Amino acid sequence: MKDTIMFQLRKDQFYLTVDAAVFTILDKQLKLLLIRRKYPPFEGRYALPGGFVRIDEFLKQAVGRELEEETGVKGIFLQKLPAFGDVGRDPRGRVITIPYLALINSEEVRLHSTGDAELARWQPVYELPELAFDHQRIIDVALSKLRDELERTNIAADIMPARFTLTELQTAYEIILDRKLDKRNFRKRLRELSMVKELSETKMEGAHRPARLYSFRSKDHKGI
Amino acid sequence: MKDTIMFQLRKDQFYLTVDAAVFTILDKQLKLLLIRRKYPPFEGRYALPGGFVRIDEFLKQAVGRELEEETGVKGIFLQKLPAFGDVGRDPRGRVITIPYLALINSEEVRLHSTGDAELARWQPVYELPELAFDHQRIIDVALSKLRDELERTNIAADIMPARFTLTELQTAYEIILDRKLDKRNFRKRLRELSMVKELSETKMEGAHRPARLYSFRSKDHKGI
DNA sequence: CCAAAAGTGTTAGTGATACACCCATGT
DNA sequence: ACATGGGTGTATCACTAACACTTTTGG
Repeated sequence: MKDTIMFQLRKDQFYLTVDAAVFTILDKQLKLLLIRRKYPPFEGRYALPGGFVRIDEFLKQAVGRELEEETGVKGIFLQKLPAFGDVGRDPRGRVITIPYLALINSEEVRLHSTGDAELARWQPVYELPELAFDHQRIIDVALSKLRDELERTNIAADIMPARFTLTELQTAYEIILDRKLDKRNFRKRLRELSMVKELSETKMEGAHRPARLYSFRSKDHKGI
Repeated sequence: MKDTIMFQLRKDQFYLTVDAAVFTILDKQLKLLLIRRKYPPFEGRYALPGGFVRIDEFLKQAVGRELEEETGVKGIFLQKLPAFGDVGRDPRGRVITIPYLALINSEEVRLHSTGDAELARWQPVYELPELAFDHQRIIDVALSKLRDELERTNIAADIMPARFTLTELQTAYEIILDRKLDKRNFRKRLRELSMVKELSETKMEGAHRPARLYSFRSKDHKGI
């Protein structure tokens, strides 16, 4: 079981972990995937999902694997963040972590909270409990990277369902950036960047004009 | 001697290195500090200066130490870049490197090329030989980060002498960005950002009007 | 007085922001 | 017919880019 390695680390060598800062939007809030630690150190505290990289494993593979173990989701875009490697950041030994940023559409996830697995939960980003290790700092970096990417790339594709209305997309932007956007300017910009394509279907729901559905032209992560 | 550790690495553990992509301007060219490897692997090839992190050493300390060993310079600003950790990037074992970006004024450096030390040289960035490891990729990342920072921060302070003319500063920008800039726009922008302060002295040299000298207001690295 | 680099403002264009009304539907 | 969210264009402002001549010195 994967935590075995964690009980006793040698003091004379480096260990490498990956952590994933996975954001989603749920209940109109920006949320972050956290797991509750079942073992020391920081037993009982919340932490980013992640774990030790295997000696013959690529970093991205390792995050992908950890993430799949926690969420059942694979194949999502992962963006490398600067390493955290201060002496003392892990009381067990010298552990360097490579954090990754990811976005995910919460509809596509079933969190595993069965049996022995650590309890995984979506936590509102602005109401985080005290976290294990230096994970709060990692999250700060991840969030500002996320906002940065959101304005420069099509990363939003990862957080949206396959088909969505422009209002839904704008709401996602607003939730992530934590500020209101102008509807006409938002749509004009989308047109100029031609990031999304109009579908023929509409979404009929509620007592009002049906909304046109759109999809991203490409889910490949790319700049504007 | 520092290479001792490198001869035989264990295959079942991680090793951590830091590498420094140190840029300077010399002979009107953007140059990069490279060392020639005296030992395998990649014996005889050029590589970024760097080395193994000690188990109780902070990453930044480690780069600082390596850099001081190579160049005699300390206390310069170092910016962390994304880690490189692919399996197989070092034939000796699983070595993860944290690269750092730095700029330095070549006037302040005396390269050590004495005795046992590896030969350190300034190499023009656009005419690099084939490099060891994945260092060419690291350099590509470092260079684009450098250009990015140059337009958003006062990082240029690190590459300039204490006192300089605005033409010299503009030339440095042009060399790094590899494109011409407009003199009046450049100066207007400097004024708006108030990044530099005017000194009372002038630089009298050559058969033309003397140029006013300037210095950076702060060498602290900060955004605009 | 000529050569050489220093120094200095204005205009046009482009992108960002602010803003208000009509439309299609369900009840 | 009214309530609800969907959908659309224009005017202003701010920032960026383009551009040419005068100044001061040494030779």
